[in-house]
Amino acid sequence: MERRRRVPNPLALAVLAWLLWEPMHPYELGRRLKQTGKDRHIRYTRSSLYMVIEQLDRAGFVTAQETVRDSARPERTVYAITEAGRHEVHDWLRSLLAQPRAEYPHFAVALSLLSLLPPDEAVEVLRRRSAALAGRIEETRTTMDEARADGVAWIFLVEEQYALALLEAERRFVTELIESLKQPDYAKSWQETMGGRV
Amino acid sequence: MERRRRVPNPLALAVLAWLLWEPMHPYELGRRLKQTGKDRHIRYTRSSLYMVIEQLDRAGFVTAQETVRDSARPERTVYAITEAGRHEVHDWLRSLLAQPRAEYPHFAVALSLLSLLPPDEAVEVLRRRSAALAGRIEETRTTMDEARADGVAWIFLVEEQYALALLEAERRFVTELIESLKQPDYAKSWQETMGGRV
DNA sequence: CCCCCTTTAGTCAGGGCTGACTATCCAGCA
DNA sequence: TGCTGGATAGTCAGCCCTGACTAAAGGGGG
Repeated sequence: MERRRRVPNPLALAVLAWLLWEPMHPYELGRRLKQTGKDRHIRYTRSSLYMVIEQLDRAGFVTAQETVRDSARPERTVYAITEAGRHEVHDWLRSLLAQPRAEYPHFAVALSLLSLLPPDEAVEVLRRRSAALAGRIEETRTTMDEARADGVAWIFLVEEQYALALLEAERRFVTELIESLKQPDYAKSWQETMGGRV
Repeated sequence: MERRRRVPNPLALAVLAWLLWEPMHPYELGRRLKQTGKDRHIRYTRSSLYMVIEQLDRAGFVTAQETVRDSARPERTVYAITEAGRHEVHDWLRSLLAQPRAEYPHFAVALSLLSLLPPDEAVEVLRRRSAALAGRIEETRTTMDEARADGVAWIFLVEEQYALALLEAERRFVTELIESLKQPDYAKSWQETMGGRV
């Protein structure tokens, strides 16, 4: 199927995408990532940025173009995307969009162990989650509204829209789950099977 | 807030949970993980299992109980959970359930770069995704039905139910997105802004 | 003119994770 | 008896990633 990428870190895709626009030095890349809020959906730290660029260089997807030293700042290497890099962006993007891949949300692991908690405790923590989710949903909505008010086109907000859809689905799921856990039969059967164990 | 765990890998939580039941050697743990299908929501390989158990040992959450050598097999170390380990399971589980944490689905990254693809190409790959999602949904439903037919209680299928909820939400999102991309205005504005660039 | 805080820019040690490898036992078959 | 394939069980080199650190420039207050 999908051969493994030479530089699998998603941050690399974002870097390549920016370099499609114009050559840049690492710090500038980092700044744009933050500024445009694209770092909200990518695990980004400055150190991993440098690492990833090094990897991209080794893989031949970018090349060091020149080393600028304006006045006295530490020297900054400007990187440009290569032809192989352009190809990689396109190919990677297509494959990410076309094939859903197994991701491993922490919540799923926790759910698979839900039976370890006494029913009332489970209900309590899930209520807290539900409230937190409501907060996230609010935040996301606000971010989107603000962006739209600034004239940002919908296509550049599509990842927020997706995040929102997932958050809302999770919220609905949690609400229903809480209801199921509150049924007296559940408390009863939990007592019977787990009562002494935990 | 949430202090970082001594052994942050979710596989560690699953290991501790099984050891709550009874002491076991690593290979046995791995077998049960696979058998019960719990490995579907955890990144599991044998090597990481050994690594994680080593880490749990260093952290004091498990202890090597005895080294069995039946007949001629390579010796197997049986591990038992400690009091600190019990506490860790409980605390970690509560915190995973109560606090949604930022996860970084690859699809979100790809979506944030969707504007790089010509509209018809975007539609094509998203249609493929939609079909793949339908397949996953089918699979998950079948797994759940089979388990229920075997008499498995709903509480032990709750993580599948969650996976299903997310898959369905994603599918709905993708369907709507395809519709938006098919609007003639989008093709037009894409031509205008990106036309020459890509 | 000195001090201190913030911003800019980058490095690196240390530990985590994975793919690839090793080694033994047993069953079946020729 | 000897060979082969599969299940059992574990190890390890090497890359990847992160948190913590370094360091210089600019700016503003005193």
